[in-house]
Amino acid sequence: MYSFKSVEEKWQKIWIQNNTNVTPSISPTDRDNKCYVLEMLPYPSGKIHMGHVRNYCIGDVLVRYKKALGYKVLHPMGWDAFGMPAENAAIQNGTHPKVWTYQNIEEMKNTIISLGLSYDWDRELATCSEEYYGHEQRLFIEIYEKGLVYRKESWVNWDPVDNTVLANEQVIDGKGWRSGADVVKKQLPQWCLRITQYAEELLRNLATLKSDVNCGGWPEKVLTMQENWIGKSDGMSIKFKIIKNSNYVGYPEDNLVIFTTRPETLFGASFCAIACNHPLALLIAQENKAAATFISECQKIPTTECSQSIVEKKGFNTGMFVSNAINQDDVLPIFIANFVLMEYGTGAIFGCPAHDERDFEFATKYNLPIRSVISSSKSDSLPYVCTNGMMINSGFLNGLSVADARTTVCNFLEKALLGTRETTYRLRDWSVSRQRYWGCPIPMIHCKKCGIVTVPKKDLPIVLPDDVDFSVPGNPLDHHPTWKYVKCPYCGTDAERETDTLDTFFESSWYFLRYCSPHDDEPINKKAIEAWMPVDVYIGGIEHAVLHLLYARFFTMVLSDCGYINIREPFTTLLTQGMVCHTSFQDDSGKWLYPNEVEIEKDGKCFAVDDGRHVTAVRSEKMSKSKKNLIDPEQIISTYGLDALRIFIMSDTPYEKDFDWNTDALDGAWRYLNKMWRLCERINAKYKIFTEVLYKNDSAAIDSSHILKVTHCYLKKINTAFDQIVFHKAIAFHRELTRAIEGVLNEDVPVHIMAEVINIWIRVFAPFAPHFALEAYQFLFSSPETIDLLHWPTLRSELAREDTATIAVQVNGRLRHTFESHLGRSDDELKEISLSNEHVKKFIKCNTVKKVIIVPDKLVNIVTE
RNA sequence: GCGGCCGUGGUGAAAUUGGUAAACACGCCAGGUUUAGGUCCUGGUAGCGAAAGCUUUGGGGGUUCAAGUCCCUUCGGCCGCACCA
Repeated sequence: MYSFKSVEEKWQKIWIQNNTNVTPSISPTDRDNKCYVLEMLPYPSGKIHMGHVRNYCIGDVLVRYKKALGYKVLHPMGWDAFGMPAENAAIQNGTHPKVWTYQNIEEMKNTIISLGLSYDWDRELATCSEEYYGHEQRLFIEIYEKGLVYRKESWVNWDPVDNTVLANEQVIDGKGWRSGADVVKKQLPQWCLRITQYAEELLRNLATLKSDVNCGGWPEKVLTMQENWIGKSDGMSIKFKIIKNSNYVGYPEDNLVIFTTRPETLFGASFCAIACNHPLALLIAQENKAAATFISECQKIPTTECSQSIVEKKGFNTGMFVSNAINQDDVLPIFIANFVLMEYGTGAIFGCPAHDERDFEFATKYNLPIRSVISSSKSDSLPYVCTNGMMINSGFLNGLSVADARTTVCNFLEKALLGTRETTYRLRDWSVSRQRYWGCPIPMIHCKKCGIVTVPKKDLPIVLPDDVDFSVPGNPLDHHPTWKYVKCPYCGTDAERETDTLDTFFESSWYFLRYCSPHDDEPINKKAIEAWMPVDVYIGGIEHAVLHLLYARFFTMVLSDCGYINIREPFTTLLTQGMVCHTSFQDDSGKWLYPNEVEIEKDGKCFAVDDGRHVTAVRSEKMSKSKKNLIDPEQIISTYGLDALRIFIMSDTPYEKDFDWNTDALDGAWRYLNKMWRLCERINAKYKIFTEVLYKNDSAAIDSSHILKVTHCYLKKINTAFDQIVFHKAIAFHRELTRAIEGVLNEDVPVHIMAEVINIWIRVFAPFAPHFALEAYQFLFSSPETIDLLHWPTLRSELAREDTATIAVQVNGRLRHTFESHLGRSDDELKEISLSNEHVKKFIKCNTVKKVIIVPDKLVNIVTE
């Protein structure tokens, strides 16, 4: 009987004794032989959940495979330890964020260790440690000195529940990503990072991350999401001359500059519109009360509705006019409009109602002309927004295609100095200020005399004070009695520290670099980076497709420009794993029940275990505390063992898909281990212990015994599955191999053949069930010393070739017959065998054979009249 | 609205990338074993049909000797973005 408890404990002890998981040191010549596998670092919420387990199992299987192949592997783990939950816990139960966080880390670390995962704990880091964030402050200053950090008084997304500013990426459907509260607009001075300066490279490099056939790269989906997020569009900035009529207000520019991606539709323009906070709008508002009222009305609209574009389009006619850049005689009214965004383009547009839905809606409402300038054979309904068609009503553009008209008009306007071709991006600069305590203090000082200055590097780290008061709402650093009061390091006068802390995405933007030299005095050690980076395989959830993954790429470029590192992209291959789901249960009063509180009968009806009341199986959804549809990993491990859990979680469902928890299938994994162990016992009973015979892997020993061939055929398939990272297929092949071995156990297979077969059988299973495999290996083989790692078996490709094939015989494309044939049979032979088969003849009937298609070693298709 | 992904047995899924659809597993059915057990072993399991055989990869059409795979169309689901000019 296989006893997983003692076996798992035994091998974990040996791994610790042997320092099995300590990262090997490497030299530059090892680069082709290194592998950096990383799972996204967890937030220390206190408990490991199944999502973590799935994430880490994928990484661990990969690591063990790579190590078995002889790669030098870096596989670290750490904690994304700053952030709001710690602060919320402090507010709710009075536990200090630091205490709360480190307690959680302790607890989670113990669980992860008990999972037997191959992490090098010497490299563990917590982003909330003074050491880590001190280095981070140093990086911040360097980035600042590089001119990539600036301060901006700006409208921000304010989360009224969390009392903090949110980045655009943290606003989902107009609600705070964490609190779910409706986000409101508020003006605050913010620290911003110039990510937009890297928009082009961030976009361009996406092409280099595309996955080749079976060869790493990033999922197409993530690339698309990043591409859309960056949102590049090519267009033109065009000057519209402002007409100085009676409504004119003094504006420093003669022209209103608008941005458009459709310059060819200029002849169809019937108005211009500017954003509420456009400089011209603000000027007008100073003199015009109605305009001021309109603007403040617009700003009252909650971001929720704004961003969902459900707000009715409204405009304020300023009474001012511009002349159309393409035709001075064409005069267009200027509106202030609620649908024009200051943040995009120039904050001003021209409206061409015939060919833009928004402009159409606006023009209809305010009775503005709707002039069609593109004729299409496909549709004559307006607005017509496609770019197929021919230009009409457009002066010198008439008769041109849309594309040609665009080129022509751009050339014309540039020549006339009325416009410049321009590229804009949807991507905004990254606002990193947070009005929170539990984060990395921004190392800046506000001095009345010197202005805003950086903290000298010798004064780093700026340490968070421990004595903070959470009873007052707002930022505890801001109302701390002493912390923020300092002397200016440059002039010595009274000054104040910056009390904003950094967005926690800052920490996760460079931790993978720190892992390469976690104890170095410098934040980043260039030699270590050259050795280990980039991360070869990065594994995590798709929810970070645009947040973390974009920032980390940006940081890599920035730190490369600062001279810290020598690469531009941090993650070569990205694996995004699906969620772990489970049915959620609800009783008739709406209360959620844990799975173990529910009894499911054969007909699918559910009842509560305690009082038998009726329970509804709602649906299978992501495991979550609120829905109580949780399975506790620790409980599963104590009942089934680690290896069974690993096999179960890697079987059946591809890692990128959502995984439905299924206790029956977990039983199946457990049964498989036991079946394997019984097989080991039978093998041992028959063959005793396999000795050196197996190591004599010379050519003389080549034997084409059937089982050996079968085994090498499976090894080949399993190798491919591992290389392509489709683990569930590797397990399926392994099960087939197991069955094949069972089948020959009553035959007289020579001992050296069996030794080779079993050797392969156990070794390829080790990444999935490392404890089991080592135990089985030790049980069946005399090994010279204590082993802690099984090397990958060598494929003998001359054996992995089938020498017969099943030939399919089709008549008119439908399968009628199959026969076994040796490989390499000639077309004529195959044809003759097929045509002479009685069964096949029946289907040819008396029709004449028109032609015969032959796919060598595979198929014959007889085509009749 | 725009963009992307995906529809295969009762279920999770395979299919060497255009060449024998449903490997492997879960579940279910039948049979067997003195089976303490979350057992184990053998066989069956896409549908229809007594069988020969016919039908079958959401629906319809097309290309091809051959389509789950390619093209068009339609329906359904999931995800992302959402007044981005």
